[in-house]
Amino acid sequence: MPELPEVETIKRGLRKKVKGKKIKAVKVLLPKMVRRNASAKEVSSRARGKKVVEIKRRGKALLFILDSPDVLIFRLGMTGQMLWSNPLSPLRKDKYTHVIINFENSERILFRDIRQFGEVFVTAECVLEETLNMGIEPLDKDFTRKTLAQVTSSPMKIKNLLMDQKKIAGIGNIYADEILFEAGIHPLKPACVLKSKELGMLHRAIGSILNEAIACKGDTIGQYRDAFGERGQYQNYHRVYQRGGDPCHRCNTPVKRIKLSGRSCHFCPSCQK
DNA sequence: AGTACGCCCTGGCCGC
DNA sequence: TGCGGCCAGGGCGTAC
Repeated sequence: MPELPEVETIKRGLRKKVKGKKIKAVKVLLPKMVRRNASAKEVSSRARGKKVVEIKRRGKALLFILDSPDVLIFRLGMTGQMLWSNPLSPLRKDKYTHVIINFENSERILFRDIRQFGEVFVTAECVLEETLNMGIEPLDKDFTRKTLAQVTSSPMKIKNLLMDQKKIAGIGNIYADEILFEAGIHPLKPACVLKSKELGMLHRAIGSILNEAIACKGDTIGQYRDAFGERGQYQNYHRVYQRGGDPCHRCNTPVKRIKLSGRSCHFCPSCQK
């Protein structure tokens, strides 16, 4: 499931290939993947003939900045993939390929999404931030201990807060569990009771876990692949995620698995207080 | 404002 | 072999 490290990996791969290239056409094969206020026709017409001046990431969203006032945005949901397709090989689309970006030099990007939880849309760059409505970027320089302290002044359970995209952008279920283990913080703890030392541990863990996962090129427990169809490696380094019942790497206590807001949640009941 | 829950959706897995 | 039932969960909408 593409979270920040996976989308960052895809972004870096696609940037090398299509930055500066001109879009010939955007074909939307499954119109329902276009949500918000734009129609499939609108997405195609606003992207056609535009050059991709930059590819960025905001939280879990992938942004194609066009040489127009617009940005073409993909959210990958649970099973979304953005696959670069070599212009020299035949087009390999299947029933899960919902959008195709064709470039003038015959390169293409295929948006595949088995479970159709992803979406594509276009918006003007000047209203991008208010459209996305996301919180702070956890790998930005201005994500300091102080800004973390500001967003954690809430009675929400700390795990729910970490996954709240309006508070911090890009963290999903896997990395929330891993970050909280690394920080030694219990997932059900109300955010606002965290002490200064715990906030320091949390701040440090957010940076170290996300950067470690980016270095692994993401986490492939299911459908995730990078822009070139390659798997990530972070799944080999899970501390707690999907390790319910297995011994904690630090203290051998069995990792606990509970349900939290309908999601699975893994933690060490001994290391995380 | 927070939380709980249903919805969207499909492949994979389990039990019979 | 096949089929029903359940599970995974990001983000959104709704009810409390």
